[in-house]
Amino acid sequence: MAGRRITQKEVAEQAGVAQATVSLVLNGGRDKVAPETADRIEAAIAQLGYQPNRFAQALRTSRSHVIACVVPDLTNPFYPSLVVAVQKVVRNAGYEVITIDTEGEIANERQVVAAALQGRYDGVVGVFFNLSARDLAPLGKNGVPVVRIEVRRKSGGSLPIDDLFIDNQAAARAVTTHLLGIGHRDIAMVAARGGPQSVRLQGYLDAMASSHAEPIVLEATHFTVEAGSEMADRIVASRRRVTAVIAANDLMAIGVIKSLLRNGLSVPKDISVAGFDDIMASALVTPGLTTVAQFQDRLGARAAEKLLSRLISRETEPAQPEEMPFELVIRASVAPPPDVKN
Amino acid sequence: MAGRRITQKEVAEQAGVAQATVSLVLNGGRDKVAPETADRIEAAIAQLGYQPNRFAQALRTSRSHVIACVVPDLTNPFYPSLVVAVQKVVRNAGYEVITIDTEGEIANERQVVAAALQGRYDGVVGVFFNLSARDLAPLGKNGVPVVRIEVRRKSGGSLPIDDLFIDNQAAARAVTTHLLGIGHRDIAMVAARGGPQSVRLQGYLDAMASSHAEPIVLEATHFTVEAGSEMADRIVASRRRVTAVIAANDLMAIGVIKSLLRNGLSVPKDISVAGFDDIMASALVTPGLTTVAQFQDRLGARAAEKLLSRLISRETEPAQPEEMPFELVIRASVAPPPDVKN
DNA sequence: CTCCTGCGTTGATACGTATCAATAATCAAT
DNA sequence: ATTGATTATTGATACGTATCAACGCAGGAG
Repeated sequence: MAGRRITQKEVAEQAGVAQATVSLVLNGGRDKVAPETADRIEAAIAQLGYQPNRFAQALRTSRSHVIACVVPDLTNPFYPSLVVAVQKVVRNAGYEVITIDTEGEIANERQVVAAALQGRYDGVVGVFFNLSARDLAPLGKNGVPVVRIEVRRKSGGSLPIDDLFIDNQAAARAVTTHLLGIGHRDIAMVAARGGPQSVRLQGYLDAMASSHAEPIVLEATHFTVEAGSEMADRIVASRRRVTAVIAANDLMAIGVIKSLLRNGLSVPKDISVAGFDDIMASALVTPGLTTVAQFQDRLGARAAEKLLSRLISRETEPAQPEEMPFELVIRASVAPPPDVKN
Repeated sequence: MAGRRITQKEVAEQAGVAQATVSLVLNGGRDKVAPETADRIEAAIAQLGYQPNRFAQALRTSRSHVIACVVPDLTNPFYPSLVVAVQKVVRNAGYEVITIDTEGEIANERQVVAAALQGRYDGVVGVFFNLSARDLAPLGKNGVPVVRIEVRRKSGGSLPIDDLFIDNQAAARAVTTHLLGIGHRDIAMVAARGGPQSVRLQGYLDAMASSHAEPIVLEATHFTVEAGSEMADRIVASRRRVTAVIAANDLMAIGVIKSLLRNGLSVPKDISVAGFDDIMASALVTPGLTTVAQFQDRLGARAAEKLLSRLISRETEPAQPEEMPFELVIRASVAPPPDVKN
């Protein structure tokens, strides 16, 4: 009962003025209106505790003040920090965030696009595993800005799709080169389909080729700890000589470590292990996991800023891909290979 | 350009009927309308690809089809699984979820209540650290159902506030009793203010008292890994005899382990460590962390179900607190104390 | 043949806002 | 003193939907 909503009409009555004038004042037309009238209206607003009705606004302006934040897997610790960063930036600008976990499924990604085309979201930011620039094009055409977080340099074409990317190929080269540099030659890569994994695989292959080392690639079906363990089991069972394993992300890398330890091997004395993402758990496992930090918080914040500036300026200029830094984080899971050590 | 929205009016024209009739068909009044008319309308809907405008619906019905999911810290791995579970359940019923990270701040929790009172959310589910049933009462009065996830049995009073709780006091007793059972007497608890921590502390105190063991309590300011490490440092520095440490959550427990290892102690040989929550990292650290699983996914799913049934039935009956199970998960971080062992 | 009943359909309206065209008021210029 | 230009305010309208009162029409009872 207590919560009767106050409308502009009531504010107008209280201030002895027309509803249209209240609207004028609220929409920044403060200079279009006589100062004393504005004061009276603002007093009434404060007194009555008026709050605009978002749905009426949305209906009238076709702007929802909601943005969609799309991630493939919220339970992968990489993404929550990204989401939180986006929310923090965007909240101050009066936008709400709907977080959508697509589970990496193309159908769910499509659903986001459809909802955005219905006008449910003013903007979209996030990671699309399956959808290409072409699939997102309708959004750009209909004035819904999109900021994609990508795993390699990509051109959004002539559409208002901003790309923010981390050069994962270079990151993978850096990891591989580091291992090669301390003497490893028999380096295996545990990869997986989709997402950044294939790009990382490419970087690994590049680096191996540069050093004329023979690549060893194992392809998992998921990005999970379990998948990593399974691949490591396979490596051990193959009895092939391997002195280092690079996993396509930290979850898998941790799985690899678990498996190796279970098999009686020492990490890093017998085998070194490295991953990607620098999720929190990576600093906590024993041994600490060598990995590539991607600074999810900065990434999310920057993405949100780019989206906001599009939303405010209504600009529809062609996109400009922007690169974000990565950083090799050396921890205890990597050491020179046994033979060199002795 | 392509994305012109289709309205009921256009569907009506296509079907040679009035807009009101289209609305009738869509709102389940299928039996209020001649079958052939309904068919014609549904054909038109399909052909034109009509999708209702949520904002117009919301304005008209004052139901937003959005629910708020409130958590204190999305980067604490405990919560994403909860959120994901909520989303999955609720999505099928045609609701969207706005996830709100309150950072444990009372101001942010209040903001959620205010937004809900504005009609922005049809329901609220989540974890409130600071707000009491009284603070949430206005929601109940205004027909916004609330499902609280609580850390102990609580009565929502006569309000339509459903409580879902895990008896954390019993959980803490279970952990403490387990440690006592294998011979520990000098058990310290690393607690913190707010949230479930104080309840867990109480359970620990209960169990210690039952065994006439003297409690040792350290209070941290945050729930993080760093806070845990700091407290463990303090224990080591105090040179007080401690054979086991219970931390108020897994993040802190992991911090404790890290610190102990850094200080040259062995876990669990010198000191056992236990935590709460069973986050993913707990299974991954070395040694594996003994903890209390709370089954976040089931918790989230159940909470969402309760909320949905309130939303559908529009029922406003008094609430019924419902208990959810916990389970002690024994891992390698706990062993009998040194003296007993020898 | 008239009157009533019930069914299927529709016109009108309101939700709360933003915006545009129009009015009223003020003042400078002729 | 009349006109024109400028400013401040307002009435009217539309956004897309749900809902309610009203309407037309068929068929059965009288």
